[in-house]
Amino acid sequence: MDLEDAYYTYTNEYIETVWWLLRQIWDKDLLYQGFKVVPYCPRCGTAISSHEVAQGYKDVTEDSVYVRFPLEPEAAALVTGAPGTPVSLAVWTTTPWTLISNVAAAVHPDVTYALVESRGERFVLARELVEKVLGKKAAVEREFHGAELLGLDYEPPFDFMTPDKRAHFIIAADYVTTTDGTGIVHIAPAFGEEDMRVGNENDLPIVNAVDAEGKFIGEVTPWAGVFVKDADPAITEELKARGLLLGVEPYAHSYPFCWRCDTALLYYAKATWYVRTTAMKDELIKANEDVVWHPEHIKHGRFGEWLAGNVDWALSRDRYWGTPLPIWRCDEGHTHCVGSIAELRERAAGPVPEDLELHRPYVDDITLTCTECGGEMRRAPEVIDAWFDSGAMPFAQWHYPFENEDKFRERFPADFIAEAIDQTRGWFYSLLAVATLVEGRSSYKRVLCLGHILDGDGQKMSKSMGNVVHPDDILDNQGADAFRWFMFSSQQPWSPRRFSADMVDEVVRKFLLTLWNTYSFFTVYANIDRFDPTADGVPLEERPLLDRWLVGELNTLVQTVTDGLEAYDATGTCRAIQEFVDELSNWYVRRSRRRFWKSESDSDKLAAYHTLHEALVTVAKLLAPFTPFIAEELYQNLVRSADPAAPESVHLCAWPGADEAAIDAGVSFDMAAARRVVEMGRAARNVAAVKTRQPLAEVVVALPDAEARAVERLRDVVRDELNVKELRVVADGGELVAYTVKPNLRLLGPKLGKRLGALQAALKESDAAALVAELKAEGSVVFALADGELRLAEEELLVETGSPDGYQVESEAGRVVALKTAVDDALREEGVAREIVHAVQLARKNADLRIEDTIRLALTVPVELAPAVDHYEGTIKAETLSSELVLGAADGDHQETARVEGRELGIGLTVTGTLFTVTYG
RNA sequence: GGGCGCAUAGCUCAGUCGGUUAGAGCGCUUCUCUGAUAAGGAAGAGGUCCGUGGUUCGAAUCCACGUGCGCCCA
Repeated sequence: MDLEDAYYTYTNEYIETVWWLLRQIWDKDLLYQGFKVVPYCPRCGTAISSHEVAQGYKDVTEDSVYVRFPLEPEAAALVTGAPGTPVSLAVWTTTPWTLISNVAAAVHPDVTYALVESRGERFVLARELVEKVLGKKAAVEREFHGAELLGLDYEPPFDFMTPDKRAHFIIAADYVTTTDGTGIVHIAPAFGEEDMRVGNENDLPIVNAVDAEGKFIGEVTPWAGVFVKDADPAITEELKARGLLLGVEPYAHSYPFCWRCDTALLYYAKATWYVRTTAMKDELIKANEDVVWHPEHIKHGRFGEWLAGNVDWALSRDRYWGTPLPIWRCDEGHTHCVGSIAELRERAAGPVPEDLELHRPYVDDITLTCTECGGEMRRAPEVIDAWFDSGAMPFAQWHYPFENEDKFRERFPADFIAEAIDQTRGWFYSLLAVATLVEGRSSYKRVLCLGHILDGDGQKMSKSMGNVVHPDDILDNQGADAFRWFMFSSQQPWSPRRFSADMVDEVVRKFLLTLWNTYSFFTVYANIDRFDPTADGVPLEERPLLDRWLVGELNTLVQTVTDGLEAYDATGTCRAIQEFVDELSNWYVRRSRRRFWKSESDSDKLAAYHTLHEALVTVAKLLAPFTPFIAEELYQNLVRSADPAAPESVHLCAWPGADEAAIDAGVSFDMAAARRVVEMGRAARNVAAVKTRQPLAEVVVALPDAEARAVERLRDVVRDELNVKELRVVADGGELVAYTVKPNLRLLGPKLGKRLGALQAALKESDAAALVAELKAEGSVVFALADGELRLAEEELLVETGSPDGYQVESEAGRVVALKTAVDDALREEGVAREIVHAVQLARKNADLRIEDTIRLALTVPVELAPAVDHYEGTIKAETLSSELVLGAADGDHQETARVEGRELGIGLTVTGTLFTVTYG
């Protein structure tokens, strides 16, 4: 964000561009004044914003009325086919007071209506509501489509008001339903948004018998000055007295009340300036087609449907603050839209101050001279909807077209915008609409539509509920990187997410600390060895397999991350990075520890340094967009400290490219196979309850051919991880294993259909070992089912292996790993030696020794453990950096005891020197 | 009231084209590894895949209806 050079919507420059945009729209004849029905609180005397209205809905029960609208004689004759028969429309309304302002009755053109006889009277209403409204005795005489009724005239229920246009006839409205009422809807455009819309569509007059305080005006003689809602009972009585009332029925519905004073809101027509976006509907829809949405469903779902149901943009606001509407008008009603400051000065009737301020009240002082009648033009008092300002941003931030045409052209339309889901009808629309009106296309190419952040219980965060998390607390306690990583990695940005500090803590532990520890492991040893990343390394093809594996995984990661970001898949990308860092730490570094640790500086060690360095640097670059601070820290220390010529910041580096040549699918496959065997072996150890420090004689594996070859190649890795002396690969784990045979449903489902059940029963009955043997010998087996023989090929059956014999076996999908669990004396001694080493290492750690400190080790060894110490003295000394090992009294600067094989071992340590001549830190 | 979206373990979430015993992390229990790590590994307990109905040999997955939550609109 360019906060140094931010734009402000209140500057003259910004406003001038907005005026220019409105002038473009004006010149296309898309700016007009009409009426808008707004929610209005009669007590407060003010319009209520939609946001405020939404807070005030309540479920109420009010009396609704069924009313007769008698058809004019010619209309009645058309309906009945017999002149002279009176017919009434049956009309239903929940607001009797609006009947005085009635101008039309609406039907749905596709609904079936009926002419009905009931108690000697004739009515027209929706066919399916006849019984509900008039009872079972009502007799249907004729049926019509709604469309056939259009244009029929009726007598208005009240005649206090005289319309200035044709009124009181039947029109079509697609929002008419047959769930309530009669299927014929009374239309009073002054008091309903839908009514206003269909009123405009049918060129109906706007009749308004109500003043700004919600009271009837003088023309309505019986109720003049009465608050409309209070007049409802009297109006109902009057209808009854005149024989127009068909019935009264309580009706429960949701109705808005003033959030401030709890008065029932009225919907009320106000003069309003509009942008005729409906005239541009096709262009808006087309512009949206060119936009890429994330998530995709919004494009044709919520947003697309909103565009398809487009209504004119109510542009003006009766407020004081805001961008003034640049429309001036004279007493004759001539209007002009000013498109620039220069034009304003040119047409002004009097002097315009040099430092003109375009806001009210100053702008209102300026009058123009009407070019048509020479009269004085004054500015229309309204300001514009702030959403128009928001949509004008791509133009107005550059003061286009008055300045910066090049910058505007270079940056329009934007590659990408992001806002939350609630902006579909706000900013997403205003940006699309303004640009489409003026430029004929959207001002953005792609949208990332964010979901909301909910509290830990999935409730919307709200200040009044007190369930908000303050971002500053998270930034202070967990950090910006942790916060960002959580946001990107937990779920896609567009899904609503639950949020709590605990969830961010987990990110810190699981990911950031793992990365940080890997990095600090590197720096500790790199400092000891004075590793120079800029010096020549070992060529990749000469590095050990583990290094080539890691570099391959790294380059795969680069590809995955690049593709993922291109596809706006933040979560998948984060997970890939997280997985890599986990493997880097818990497999590569763990397996490589000794390579860094060993004292000699050979090419193996150098290769390890270069490999780990390259991985960390690349990860830093990949992380730069996600966790900018830790990425920068890594980069500065790993790259810049050694190479001042490198780019100044990780954020100024080129995005890494994947080196496909470094990706060796074979190596990846081999490592995956080896790790799978290690995993199974560890599981076997756990089941057999033999700890890993206890060496075992052998592990026997039976694997698919390719994996078997892989494990042979990585034999040492597997032996080391599992702490076994030998690894034996056998072609067939058969004799070590019990079988289960299952049908391959993917193949047999389509083939057998309902016979599958019979086959499954037969399999349950059969001897699995015999089936396997038969399969091996014949390549197929035959089952005798109730409806005939069934021959199945090998691939149509799945063979699973079960329990072992003498060995501890783990098996899964065609793989068997058998661990020989017997421990002889030699193995036991070696195990004891490792236990002792472990105990001494713990003592070193407890004594706060540095990794490279050498010691004099004194041990008090119980007799049962003595042979192990005797045989493995060299190993113990080497592993614990003991320059000297003395038996007897466990004396020294640090003393402690440990339990090995249930016996007490006394340990005494004294630092004698350091392994390295170089000191650091 | 309408539209759009979501609903899987106590919690946060994966789950490909409809397929075999529905997975991961956190938390819990037990064990284990370790001189980089606040870490790692194994096992266990924990599931009405929101509900009902339908399609299918087979549904967490497809369809319909309903419920709850979020957003937008009324």
